[in-house]
Amino acid sequence: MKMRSQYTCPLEMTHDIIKGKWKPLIIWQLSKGGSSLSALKKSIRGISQKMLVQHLNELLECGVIGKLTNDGYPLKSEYFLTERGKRIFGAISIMQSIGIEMMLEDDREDFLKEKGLL
Amino acid sequence: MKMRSQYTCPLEMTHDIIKGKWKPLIIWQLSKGGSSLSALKKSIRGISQKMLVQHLNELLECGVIGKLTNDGYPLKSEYFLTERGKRIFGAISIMQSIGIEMMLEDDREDFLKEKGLL
DNA sequence: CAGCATCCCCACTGATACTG
DNA sequence: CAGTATCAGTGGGGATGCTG
Repeated sequence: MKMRSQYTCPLEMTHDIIKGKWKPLIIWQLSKGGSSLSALKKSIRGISQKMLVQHLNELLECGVIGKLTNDGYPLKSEYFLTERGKRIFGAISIMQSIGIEMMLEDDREDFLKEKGLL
Repeated sequence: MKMRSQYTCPLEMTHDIIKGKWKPLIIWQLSKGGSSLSALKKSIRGISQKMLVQHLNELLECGVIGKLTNDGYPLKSEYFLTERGKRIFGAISIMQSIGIEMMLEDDREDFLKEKGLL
């Protein structure tokens, strides 16, 4: 993942961390509790395993998530949010509520347009 | 700008809107008050005029910012945050504070490493 | 001052197949 | 189950120059 070599503003750092297409969803899922790779894959519709693993590794590098591995059989791994990750989830959570508001507004606009009122 | 054709989660909508490299910074600047193109260009270090105009247009399309134009001379335009934009600024603002915390933590780590304590 | 038109590169994404 | 390897498409980002 390409990060800026230097930051003009702290804001850019947070933005770089969550800018991947699937990162907010991964963080969202992990906020519900630790999860295995396969469980995450099932819960995030449309993500390929490669992209999931790649984004997980990037989040690991940034200290947003942590990982526990059981080397024996059955193979088992668990990803979870770190404290930093939980703080970032605060921002993600707000993005979620803004998204909900926007969808409601857009639906309302569509409804009015349908009725020829807009 | 490439948006998802459909959203599994409202979160993705907000994420798509602010995912551009310069969008958080533009919103950050506009939160201080309406601004002209050239003023924005000056206040955002490293942005090219093309990228600035492009991102502004995308934000206009999403209803995050608005624009006032004066066609006469001297040429003058003013961009500003809409209500939706102000709500999104709420999320941006949190990203900023998280960024500050992360930079402080990282600096602290670097400091400890320098001293051979980590 | 405000903004468009071109050309180019590479990072992000993704499909698919393989390994321990 | 939990990954790695390979190959390919595309669009986001940037440099530069032109227009009203």
